[in-house]
Amino acid sequence: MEREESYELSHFVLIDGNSIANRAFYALPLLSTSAGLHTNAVLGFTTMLLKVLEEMQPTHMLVAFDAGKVVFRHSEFAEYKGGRAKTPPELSEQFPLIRELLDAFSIRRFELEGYEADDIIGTLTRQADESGWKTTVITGDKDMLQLVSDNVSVALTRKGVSEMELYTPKEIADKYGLQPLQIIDLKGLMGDASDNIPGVPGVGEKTALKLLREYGSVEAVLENIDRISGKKLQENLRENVEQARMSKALATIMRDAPVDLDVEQTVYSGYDAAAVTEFFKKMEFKSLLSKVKTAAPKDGGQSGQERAPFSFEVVEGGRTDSYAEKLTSPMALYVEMDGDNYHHAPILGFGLAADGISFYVPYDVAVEWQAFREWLADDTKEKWVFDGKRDTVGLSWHGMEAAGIGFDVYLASYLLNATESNPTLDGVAAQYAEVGVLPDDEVFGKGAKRQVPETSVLSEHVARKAAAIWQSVPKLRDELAQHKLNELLTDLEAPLSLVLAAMEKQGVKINRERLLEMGEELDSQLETLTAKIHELAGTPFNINSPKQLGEILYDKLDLPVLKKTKTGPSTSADVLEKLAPYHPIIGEILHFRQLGKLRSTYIEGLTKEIHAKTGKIHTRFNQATTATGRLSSTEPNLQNIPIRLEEGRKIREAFIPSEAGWYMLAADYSQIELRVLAHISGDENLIDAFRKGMDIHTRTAMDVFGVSEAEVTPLMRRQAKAVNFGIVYGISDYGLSQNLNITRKEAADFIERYFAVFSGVKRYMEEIVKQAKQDGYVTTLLHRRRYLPDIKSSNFNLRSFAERTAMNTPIQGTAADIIKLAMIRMQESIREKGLKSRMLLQVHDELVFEVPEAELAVMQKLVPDVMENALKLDVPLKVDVHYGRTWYDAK
DNA sequence: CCCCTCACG
DNA sequence: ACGTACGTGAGGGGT
Repeated sequence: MEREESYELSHFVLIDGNSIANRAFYALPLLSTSAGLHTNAVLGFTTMLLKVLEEMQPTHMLVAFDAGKVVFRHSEFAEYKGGRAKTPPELSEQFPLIRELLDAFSIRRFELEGYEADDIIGTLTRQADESGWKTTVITGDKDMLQLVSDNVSVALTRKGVSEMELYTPKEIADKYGLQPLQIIDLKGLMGDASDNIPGVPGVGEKTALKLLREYGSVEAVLENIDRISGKKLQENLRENVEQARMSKALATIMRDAPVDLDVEQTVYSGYDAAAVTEFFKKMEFKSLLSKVKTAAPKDGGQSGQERAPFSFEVVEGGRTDSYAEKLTSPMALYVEMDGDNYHHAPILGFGLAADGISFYVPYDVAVEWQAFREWLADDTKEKWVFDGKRDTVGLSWHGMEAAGIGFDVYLASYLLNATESNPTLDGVAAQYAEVGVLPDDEVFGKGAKRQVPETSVLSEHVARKAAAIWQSVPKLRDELAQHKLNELLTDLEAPLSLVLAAMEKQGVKINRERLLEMGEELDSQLETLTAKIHELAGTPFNINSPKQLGEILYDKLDLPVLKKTKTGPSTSADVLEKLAPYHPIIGEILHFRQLGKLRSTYIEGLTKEIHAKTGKIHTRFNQATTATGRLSSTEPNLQNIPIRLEEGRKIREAFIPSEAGWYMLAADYSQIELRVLAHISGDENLIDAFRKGMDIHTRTAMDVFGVSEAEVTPLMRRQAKAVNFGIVYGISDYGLSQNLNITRKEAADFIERYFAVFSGVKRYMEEIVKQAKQDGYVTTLLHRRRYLPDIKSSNFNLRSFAERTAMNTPIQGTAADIIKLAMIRMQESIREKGLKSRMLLQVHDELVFEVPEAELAVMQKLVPDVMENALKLDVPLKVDVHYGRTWYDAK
């Protein structure tokens, strides 16, 4: 049934706001902004909207919402919608945001006190239908299919909101064999659980459709009950005549609500790109920002992919002189490298930017350009950068020096939102700059497909990065000041990045032969173990495969399944330890695992990372990864070298000083987290214990078990230690019971007794959670901030997790602040005193140095002195120092 | 690319 | 009733 083309200029799109918001909310994971605002329903709504605008080209638009508590149907049927779960707060709080979204898009929204969105849409589609307008209704609610006519189509969202299925009378006939209005009869008979429409018991979709095809309507079915086949069905219908009529009434969408709105008031003529961009930035919809320019702009005309115009220059070899005066201060600098690992990556070129100018200097040009290299090394020329440590270390491998880093956008961005680990420049640009930057993956390609793009693409990309840095700095400075984070950046993270740069470049010397020897020893032991395990199993299999191992243990050997993972029975060490008494194979497997780990991760892994030029390992300390403020270490990770078991600890024998006759010196904080807890909780008992210099676990055991120091047994001390760990992690009886292998009841008992004695700790735990709920974030002593969007979640698991995080983060984060301060002071101290000793590694509560013999005495005193006085707390900090010929011997 | 497991604090 | 201890990174297996 083709309609006249010439009059098809109008297209009215009506959106069922509540239905789409609900769909989007349940289809998408619970996303939130760095400030803790939930946005998943908004994002889903936005995706749907962009799709509708692009595909349907509407000329008129309106979004209808439910309004008011008393819906007119309530008076007719009290239980109506009684079965519907209450709207969760995470969704309710998004409705105002969706209204903002629609305002940003200049789309008319409408609600009417006491009416549902259905009724508004029902009424408006009638009006539109009567005036012969082409109309499309967007909803997730199948009931709406009753509105379909020759003029009106209904698009039902599927799979959340990403796809839509369009229904015209033809599709309804094809799918159900019904006229659109008969959808009401269908609901009247089969009911709808989600709307608490009862329908007729025993009648589902199949039966309802069969009846309607034969009789046409609920009324006709009820008039002909006697002729209907099936005794039980007849009986059900007869007993529920009234309920069937009522159900049909409930399913009927009102078409004459007092909607005081003319369809002409819903004209849609495009959106204001600036308003939408601003809204997306607020919502942190970074991936959608690029689509704003693509969508039909309000000022008409251009569409397509082109980004906002960006102009830049490429500095060529022969013409460097004319650029010399453009090397100003301050200036944004970006060093582009080919690859993530800046200890190995070639440098491709430099991006430079300041007000109104932006240019690209290819590496070859930069090397020959004396004025540029001087500017780079001049610490009076201020540079604004993105990851100054990367630049510093990367350049130093190429014999170039960078100095005068005045602002690091990477670190600033991390401090503003530590939850989003490893800020990217494209992300920062989308949030803080006018100029757009493509993600590196899109420019270079990913994985095996990675390659350096052609020069024109590369140069623009790098120039854009520099421009984005330049434009972001003022806004980042403002935001840092608002959050009281300026000092943390300028006095801690920024200077630390240079300390870390020096440590990474210095590297730690490895005794390759020692690693090789250990590897050969492990090879032979593993061979023996493999043979033994295969014999005990009666068949060869891959011991490294949890799947195959599970089959051997639980199917073939029929051992009891104590714990399951998502994919099958667990074979983790804690489970295997419990199974050890059942079969001799278990002990061998545990041993195999232990040695296998040493071989693959440590012997082979570390050997691969020995730098060809230096014979050292140069890790990278990531300064912007963790949510708590700790560092992390990659390629290789030098913060998880074995120590707990003697066989693994031997790996540390391969970590040696880089100069003959020197020593390795290690200094670690004793109980730093519990001392921090004592300070921030103000617990008198805990403070007292530390001031008296007591063994904290023994003291805890004395207090919790009510015994004297002499009466504390090793078991009591072990349990007290676990309780202390639990306290720091944000204790739960379940977690403690797992750790100590005791019942939950016993664990709960321990916790209760602990809190009775350490009531200040208990008060702190309660207060910090309360404060986190109020502010949406927690902070460390130095104002480092972590947002906890889930702290108010209605989901028990998410909320509990956030609560434990609220308890743990100020403790772990403050301890991280302290050792970072100590590192900066330590580096200063070494320089001031003209010492040759070098700081090499940080392992969360430990610093590792290489020290000439002549400086051993000085360093043994200096290091703990600096570390213990890095920050003044209400309890003393204590540091233990050890030294030896290898890291292993520094114990 | 995800899952499991395990090394560290 | 819910089912986790906090924070990381790496290797091997399997899809």
